[in-house]
Amino acid sequence: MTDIIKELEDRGYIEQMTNRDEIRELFQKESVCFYIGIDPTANSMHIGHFVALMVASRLQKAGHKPIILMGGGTAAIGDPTGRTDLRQMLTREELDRNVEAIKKQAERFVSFEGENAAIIVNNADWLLDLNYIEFMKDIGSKFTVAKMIAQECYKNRLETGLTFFEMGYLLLQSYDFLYLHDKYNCKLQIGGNDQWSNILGGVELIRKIGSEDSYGLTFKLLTTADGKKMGKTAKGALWLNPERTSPYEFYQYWRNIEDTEVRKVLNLLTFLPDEEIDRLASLKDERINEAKKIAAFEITKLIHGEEEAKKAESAANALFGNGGNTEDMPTTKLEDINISIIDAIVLAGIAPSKGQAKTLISQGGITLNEEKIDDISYRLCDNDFKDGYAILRKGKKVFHKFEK
RNA sequence: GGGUAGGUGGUCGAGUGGUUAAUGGCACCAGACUGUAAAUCUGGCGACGAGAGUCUACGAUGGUUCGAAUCCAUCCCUGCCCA
Repeated sequence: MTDIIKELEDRGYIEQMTNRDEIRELFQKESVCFYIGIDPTANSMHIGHFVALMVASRLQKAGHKPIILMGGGTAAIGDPTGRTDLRQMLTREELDRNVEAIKKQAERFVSFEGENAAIIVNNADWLLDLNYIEFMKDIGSKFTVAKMIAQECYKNRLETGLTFFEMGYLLLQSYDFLYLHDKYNCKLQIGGNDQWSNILGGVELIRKIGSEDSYGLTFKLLTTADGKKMGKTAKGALWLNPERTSPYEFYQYWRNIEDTEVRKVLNLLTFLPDEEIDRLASLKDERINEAKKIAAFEITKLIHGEEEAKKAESAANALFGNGGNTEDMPTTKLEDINISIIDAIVLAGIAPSKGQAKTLISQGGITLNEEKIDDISYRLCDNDFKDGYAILRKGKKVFHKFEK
């Protein structure tokens, strides 16, 4: 089998491993079952999960078997790692809905057919019925408090109030690994680097119970050059669900990344061959835009499919370059075209309130059909709909089409 | 259980009776410059209203006052120290 671990390393995915050489050898020797946990705290994944899916996908392509663990049970607690406050809790129903939505998204990355078909499990299925006394006796006794609170990730919480409830998270996640290890012969847990301590917990638990064949691997988290989490937009996170973040917006996010991020993004979020990435990432100055276009297209294709990616691309070309068309722009059909420019801006979702719409106009940030609007009380009229539509633009990059 | 310090806008954090929709940093939006980049500079950043202005907001609920984020009472939550 291919040396997939080495490949992932070369590509820059891997941050830490419990035992590099053993893992590498194992993955070349046999088809390994591994798992990745995803918390269903929202009805869509965001790009924070993207790298995880890429790694899972690559491992599966190399012949290994993925388990996608939906944290339906643990999400009820909330992972305290790195958080400064107690996470908001969700009801069972909300969680179940989220699990379904996320399943669909994961299907783009891993195959559920064939010899090493992926499976999806939900830890609510085994965690919710746990008996507390037995759990504490069998699992709780394997952890020491001193070791737990010594962990960096709990340090912050220790000062601001870490509850026992949250401490239980480590035990539960560790138990998940043990459960999957016993039931599916799952040998590796992968996760973002912030999960390192939780993953180690599972590995150690399995060791203490008596098996030596469990490993952990963490991959790099997507961050910007200044160390912040990548994927924040004006509207919050960059979601993978097209209802929450349109493919066009999604495309634009990657089209507009900083020069210094190009290589990392291509490496981690596309399947392009290394040589191609090398070529693209070394383009200088203005020419690096070519690399950004390709990155945006490839990444959008992975998440939304080729058709949507093409649409987003041609919409972008229409707006920023020559040719193309306006077909794929976010569009609103107007019942009554005689509305004020302010209402139109709010209606299009370009600004969240009328006050902000006014601010935008007075600052010269609003353009209608390539003409700057400087009159707050402007109303749309027939003349604005030359070919049956009007193009409203905010700043340089945000467009919206109105059809009559 | 006792003592003590706190809970402010997306976030961090000032403010301790009126000029406070609330200083400042970060984040975010727009303008200029550019390459749909970065950096920099400028403006903006609760809602409604054309505007004067009105409403909502400083943990919760009541109260004092012409007037409260600021004072009082009760409650909820959190840190720290002691048991």
